[in-house]
Amino acid sequence: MLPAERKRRIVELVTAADGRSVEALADELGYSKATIRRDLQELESQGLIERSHGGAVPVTSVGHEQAYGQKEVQNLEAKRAIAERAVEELTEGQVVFFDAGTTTMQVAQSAPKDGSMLAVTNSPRLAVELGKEENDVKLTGGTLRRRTRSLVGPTAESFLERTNFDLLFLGANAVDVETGLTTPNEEEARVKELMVKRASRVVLVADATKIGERSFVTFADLSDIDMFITAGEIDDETRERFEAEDVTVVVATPEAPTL
Amino acid sequence: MLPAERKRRIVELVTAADGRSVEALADELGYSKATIRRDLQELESQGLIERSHGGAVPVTSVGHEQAYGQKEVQNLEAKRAIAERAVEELTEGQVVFFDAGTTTMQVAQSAPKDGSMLAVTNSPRLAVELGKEENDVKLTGGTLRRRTRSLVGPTAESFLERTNFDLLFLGANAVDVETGLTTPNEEEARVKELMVKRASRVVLVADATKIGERSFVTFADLSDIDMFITAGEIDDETRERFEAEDVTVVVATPEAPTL
DNA sequence: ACCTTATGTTACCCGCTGAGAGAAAACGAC
DNA sequence: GTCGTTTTCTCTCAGCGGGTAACATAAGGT
Repeated sequence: MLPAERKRRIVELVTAADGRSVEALADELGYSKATIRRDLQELESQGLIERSHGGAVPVTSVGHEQAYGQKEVQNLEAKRAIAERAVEELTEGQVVFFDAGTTTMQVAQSAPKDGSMLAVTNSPRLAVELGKEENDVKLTGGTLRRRTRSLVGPTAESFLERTNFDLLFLGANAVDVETGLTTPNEEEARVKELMVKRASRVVLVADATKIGERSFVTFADLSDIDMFITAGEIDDETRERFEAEDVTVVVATPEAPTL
Repeated sequence: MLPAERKRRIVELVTAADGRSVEALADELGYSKATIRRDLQELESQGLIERSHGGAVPVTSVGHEQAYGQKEVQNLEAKRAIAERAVEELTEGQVVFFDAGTTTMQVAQSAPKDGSMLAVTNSPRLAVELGKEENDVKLTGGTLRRRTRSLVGPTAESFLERTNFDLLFLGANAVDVETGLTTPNEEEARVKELMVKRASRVVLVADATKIGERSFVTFADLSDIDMFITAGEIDDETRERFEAEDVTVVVATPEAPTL
């Protein structure tokens, strides 16, 4: 691969996924970490990306200094591992709903784009990602929430009241065995509640940092979930409580699967 | 093979594949690497390609990452000029609909993001652009058409049947005094028709290359338009016919205003 | 016959890449 | 907060492949 082409792809990968680790880039592009770092250095000086320990993130349009630390980049690794596992749940011809969120974005990136499914989402970003090649994509419509870049409100809700899905990839800010799945925003909770109701099978994707967290509004109980794909350290109590509700718990490992 | 022909094919090969190695070019064209390098040197000095260690890549329109992956925006200068003029039509507190399209994308990029308007669009890409800072953004929802990246179908239509806008920035593939505004796709035409109907004021943005073109389905007549902002050479007949229908015709000039 | 232009060959130079040692940063525990 | 550990970053060096330039050769034009 040509250096210029490699740099272009780095920018693509980093901006599309809200950041990527040096290791992941080295892995995916087949170059050493040293080379990736040199590229990142150059790309940063060109203002195309922003570096942080462990990787790089897209340029933040305004002040919105994110100051990604190592932890955030590690979470990216975890999300990628989750995504790799999650796409195994896809089967030909399904109608699949992708919830808005950074973890589901990773799932969308890993998903095949060969037209084998009908993808539906409430996130414009995921819509653009999912629609890259052959897939059919539908968007719920509605009001764009800035924080999460998801569509909410009456338009989104009325869409979800008249549609049905085979599979749902659901994200969550907070997963707790007592309060269930919670999120800070009421409108968003309402939309998530509807998508859970409308899906035959619900796959929750959330890294372990979300476990034990509680937020404002509950939108689903543990029993609403069919499968929980996570990464990192999951405590035994949580796992048992999920399994008591017949939820399949899968812990994805960030190890590179193919070498 | 003639040298000129070889150079032309090199440019083709390089641009088609997002880059190509010297070795591959030498191989495919049946010349030594030395000759290919000499060609690349010349082609680079002409600005037709960009060299990179081991080969060459297509020219990149100034750092802006967006240029990658998708086809570069044609007539970018004209569209920028149109956009600069178009945003002058915005006033505080309006509900503004942005039609999907490359020209309207430029308008969206030039538009203030200070929360002074409610932006509505049928393009996920424009939604992301418009929602960058403070503005409220709503999306119609619907099925994503791959070619134009716009949302169409029943969901989009039903949204447009119950909403109203103060201002519409409308794009068009083809503008002709006889056939009116036309587009190749029926579903898209239907959506455009509805947005025109729902807007109090319609501003058509289209560079002069669209004038005189005709496409399959008509979605608006000249009389539906309130203002036509264009750039380039507009013939007198077209201008007169528009003005006879009380359309304000504005020709934006691509001169850089600040240097 | 001579010159010009185009192409290939060769030898040397330079830039890219990857590996490793030391410095720096981030994280977790206290 | 501070400390120690771990990970990542920076820097340097060496190897390799591509780039450059000079030269040789061949073809076409004058």
